[in-house]
Parts: sequence; structure tokens; C-alpha cells
Amino acid sequence: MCSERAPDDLTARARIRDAAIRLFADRGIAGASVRDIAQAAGVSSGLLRHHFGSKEALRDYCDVYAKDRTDQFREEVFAGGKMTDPGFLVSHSPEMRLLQRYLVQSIKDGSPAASAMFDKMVDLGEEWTIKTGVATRDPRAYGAAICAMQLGLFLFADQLSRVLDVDLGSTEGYVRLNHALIDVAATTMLSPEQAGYLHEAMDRVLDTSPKE
Amino acid sequence: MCSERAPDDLTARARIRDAAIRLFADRGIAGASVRDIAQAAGVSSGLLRHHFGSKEALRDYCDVYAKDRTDQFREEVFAGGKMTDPGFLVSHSPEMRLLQRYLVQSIKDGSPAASAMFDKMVDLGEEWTIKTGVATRDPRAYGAAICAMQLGLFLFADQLSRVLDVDLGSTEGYVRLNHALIDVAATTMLSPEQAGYLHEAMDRVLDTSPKE
DNA sequence: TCGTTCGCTACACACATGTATAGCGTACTA
DNA sequence: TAGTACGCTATACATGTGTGTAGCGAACGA
Repeated sequence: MCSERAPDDLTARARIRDAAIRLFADRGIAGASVRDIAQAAGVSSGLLRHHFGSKEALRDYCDVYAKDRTDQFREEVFAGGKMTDPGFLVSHSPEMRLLQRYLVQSIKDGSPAASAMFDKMVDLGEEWTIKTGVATRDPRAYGAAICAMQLGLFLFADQLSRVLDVDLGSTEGYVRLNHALIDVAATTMLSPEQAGYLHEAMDRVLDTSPKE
Repeated sequence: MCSERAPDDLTARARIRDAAIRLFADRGIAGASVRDIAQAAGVSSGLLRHHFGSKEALRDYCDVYAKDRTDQFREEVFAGGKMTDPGFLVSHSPEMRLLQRYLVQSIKDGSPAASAMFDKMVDLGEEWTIKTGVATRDPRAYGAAICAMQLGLFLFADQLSRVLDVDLGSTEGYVRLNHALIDVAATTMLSPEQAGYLHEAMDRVLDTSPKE
């Protein structure tokens, strides 16, 4: 799709994997059947089983493929000397955007491999929070929250496309949303006074509702 | 659950609705079968059909119920004179938290009623963005983004619970996450210079990749 | 050249799901 | 008191799903 790829990677096995990633990303893991995937890859469903054994095993394979491919792409970008926020850069490639959508679905449904990736994301988010000195008493929860929010965004792509009246899969929609996200990251939605008030309110919640 | 409720609302019909909302919230719309819902409500699946006609109709009923109930709760809170951010307050009630989780699932899967609720959320977000003078050129995208991120958070509750090692369904976990969210809303993740640089980078993306 | 592996298809099995229908008992009413 | 509407169950049907198996043809090595 993007960088060089082994020629024999256009085999049926690779086509199945690509079709699976696309359908999983579009419909969620449970929403894509093995027959749909096989048909999208232009093969029989038996061949899918022949190559991967089961739907779950196919998903595992897609997990490691998506992770490896993403890491590889990230390294290429870094090696290319483009030293801006990697989190933003990675998603500029259509292939990376697809893999990202897939990984979000996979993380949401919670496979071991995907959960491990989420853990790593949160670890990085926590490190970043501490390193940059964000004003929070709970860097881990802070990092986890921004990770989950970032990922959650992808799950509402359809709704966002409708509300913004632009296809978020297109470059135009993608750029428009990212401009907004930059603004979200660069602005503040609560004043320190408001934040303090809300923190106190939350503590009161903890005190007044010990039951449940 | 929370405020007063008509006594005859404990009928099988109501139990089905409550069970549906709970299972839909936990497993997603497609992930909860009518048989599971019926069993959770302690009735036969035939009765579910007798009362609601179809799974889709049941979902529609849950949509309007959740919406009405949320609006009602919000009004009660406002009438009670507690004038803090309603967005936060609403979710302090366990029932409201459940309904919120249900609505997130329903919006994600995109029923007409749920889509209308998302539209309204985005409208409010846009208004708020303009009214408070947030520094963005695209208030609608800004409002839509924060709505989607807020909702998306709920879809990763399991992952967040694992990573933070606390049950997000408990008051303790809920409070901890909300403290972090307040910090996210009160802090800035990008300096104006960084934001400006990224905005320029995004514009360059728009220029350099007209194909696709 | 023969045998074996391998990519691949067709088909079948068991099960879950949404939907549909027949029928039973009770409560209310004319 | 007879009839009827209603709440409710049991069961069946059609379909889609993941999985399993039998078998075919080509390629490749002994």
C-alpha cells in the first residue's frame, strides 16, 4: 500500500488479511463474518480457515500485522527526519488510517495483543504527562483518559461525518477534524476556578455515596 | 431506580425494557440477543415480541425512554437549584450512568433517535464553543470533536478499568476518572506555537495529497 | 514418473438469532 | 354467566454463523 512490500505478499493469504482488516475496521470484529471477509478477498471461506485456523486466530494475526506495520511506518517517518508529533504524522497515510481504525476496534473488543498495545499507549501517555509537567495529581488516569478519548473518536466517524457534513474518510474531512483536535489540545475548557470547584464537587460525590 | 416511579411500572414490560437497556449498554446493540434480554427480565422471548414487536422496535422504545428519563432527571436537578455543570451532574446517579452508557452504544450504532440526540449534543457543544469564545476557527468541528471524545470514553471502560486497576463502574473509579477529565479540560496539551506549527502541517497535508 | 505436499473449493454440521404462530389461563365486562 | 381481550409460554421456521471434512488439481522433489 505504502512502502515496498514483498511481491508474493499479494497472495490469497495477504488478500484475506487485508480484507479482514478493512471489514473489521468498518464493522467491528463481531460485525464482520468469515464469509464476508472471504468474499471480499475473492476466496472461499474454507481457504480462510485453511490459512488461519479460526476467526480468532485471523484476528490475532491482524493484530500483530497492524502493530508491526505501524511500528515500521513510524520508524520510516522518524528515519526520514520528520520530527513532529509522531501521533499526528502516522495517521497521514491512508494505510495507517485504516490500520488505526482496525486497532481501535480490536482494542475496544479487547484481545490480548490489542490490550497490550493499549497498555503501551497509556504508559507513553503517562510518561508524557509527567515529563511535560501537566497540572494533574493523577498522571496515569490523565494519560489513560486522553488515550481513550483519542481512540473513541474513531468509533463515531459515521456520526461525525454526518454532523459535519463531510466524509471523514476523505483527506478534506480528516484535515478538518484534525484542525479541530489541535484546537482542543491547545485550548482550555475550564478555568482554574471552575476546575477547582468541580474537583471539590467530585470529592463530595465520593463522600456522600459510599453505598452502591 | 432513582426518583419516584409508577408502581405498575414494575410490569414485565418494564422489566424487559430495563434488562434491554442494561444488556445493550454492556454488550452493544448487536451483542445482546432478544433471548438474553428476555431471560434477564425473567420472561419468555415471545413476550418480548408480544410487547415490542421486534428487536429494533424495542431499541427505539429504549431510545425514547432513555432520552425522556435523562431530560426528566436533568430538570429535577436544575429545579433542585444545583447549578453546576449539568454534564457532570447528570452522570452522578447510577441510573443516569447506565442510561448514558446505553445511549452511547445506541448513538454509535446509529439509530434515527440516537442520531438526533447526537445532533443536539453537537449543537449545544457548538453554541458553547462560540459563547465562551474558544479559540478555534471551526466551532462546529470543535464541538463535535469534544462530544465524540466524551462519548468514546465510555466504550473503553473495560480497558480503562484494567489499566487503572479500578472498576470504573464503582464510585471510586468513576470519581478518579472524572478528576482526570477535569484536569484534561482545565489544562492545555499544546503551546500556541506547537498548535500553530501543527495547523500549518495539516494545511500542507491538504495541499500535498489531493489524490486518493 | 510417482508420490506427496499445498493451495483451494464445495459441502455439511451444530448452533444462535430474529421472527412467527398456536395455544393456555386469567381477569374483566356485557 | 358467557365471551373476549390480554399477558404469557412453548415451539417452530428460516437464516446466518463459526467450524469441520472430503476432495480436486497443480507443483515440486525423490
